[in-house]
Amino acid sequence: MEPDRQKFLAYLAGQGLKSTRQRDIIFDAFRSDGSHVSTEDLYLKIRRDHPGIGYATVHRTLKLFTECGLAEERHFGDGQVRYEWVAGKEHHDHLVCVRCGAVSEFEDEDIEALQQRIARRYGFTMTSHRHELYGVCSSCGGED
Amino acid sequence: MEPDRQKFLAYLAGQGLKSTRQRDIIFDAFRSDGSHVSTEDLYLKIRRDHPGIGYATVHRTLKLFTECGLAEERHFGDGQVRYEWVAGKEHHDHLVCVRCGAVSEFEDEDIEALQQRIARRYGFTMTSHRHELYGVCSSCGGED
DNA sequence: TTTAAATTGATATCCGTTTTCACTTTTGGA
DNA sequence: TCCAAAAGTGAAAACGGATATCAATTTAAA
Ligand SMILES: [Mn+2]
Ligand SMILES: [Mn+2]
Ligand SMILES: [Zn+2]
Ligand SMILES: [Zn+2]
Repeated sequence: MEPDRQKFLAYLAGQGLKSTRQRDIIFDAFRSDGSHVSTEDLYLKIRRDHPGIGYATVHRTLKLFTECGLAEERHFGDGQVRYEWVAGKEHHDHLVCVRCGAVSEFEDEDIEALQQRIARRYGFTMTSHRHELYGVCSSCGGED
Repeated sequence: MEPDRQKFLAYLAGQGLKSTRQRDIIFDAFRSDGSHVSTEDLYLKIRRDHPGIGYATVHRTLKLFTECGLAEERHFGDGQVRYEWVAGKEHHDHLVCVRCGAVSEFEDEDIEALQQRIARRYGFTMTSHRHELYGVCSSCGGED
């Protein structure tokens, strides 16, 4: 079995939670399209093939993915939480197009190191960070 | 007259808006304590001396300050918008203590330059960015 | 199979933000 | 100074995404 699914099932078992048909469906749907989707996004996508699955269940299941480390929440300032499948991905930060909403990813170890140095200078034990660049992407015409 | 107030009055005039007693009061209160306050924070503070001023007016006036560039919105992930008086301050980013909520400020021109380089590499016209370090501040005991 | 515990999905509730609207205030011209 | 048009105010309602509720259903261990 794939290690991601394994991890999810292990988390459920460890918490005394149950494996269900809905959770399997949501797992598959999210894993195959887990790039910065909102609960609404994923709910609407799933509903096409599985009309019975409720919004609340999608919401709760995304929280479960987050709790067990398979997913992370993203907040890009448009007032809704987005979720990203992070299993097997390196840490990265984001560029967000303010015109079309496209999200790109970047990683820069120099910045990461500088951040750590700043935290240390402030006697700060850094547990996480958020770094987002907002602007106009190339296909939205950064030239005009 | 102070240039900040001047700027505000000029903005109002330019937009066909009016100068009011309430806006003056909110201007003074916010300018003298405009460090990452929520609308609620400022409303409660103002209400002590001016019980007649409504939450909606505080909200609308903070938006005006933001529109004219005297203030900026901050989103530190606790679900409420905070406002900061930025007139006369240099650009900076933030360290946020996840335990006590304290906010410190930092600026690092190396990071700023690296950011610009990344944006350029992606053909991205960067208009703003958000960079926050989350963790435990020194007085909350990063040692335990 | 039995049964206790967890899950589900429709719906209600929460809570910060924003809008509404009847009344008041500002402001520029008469 | 007075007037009228336009904007502002504050209490309350509406909004919207996230979360909680609860009766019915499903899971899984015995
Ligand atoms: Mn990402
Ligand atoms: Mn600041
Ligand atoms: Zn774009
Ligand atoms: Zn602290």
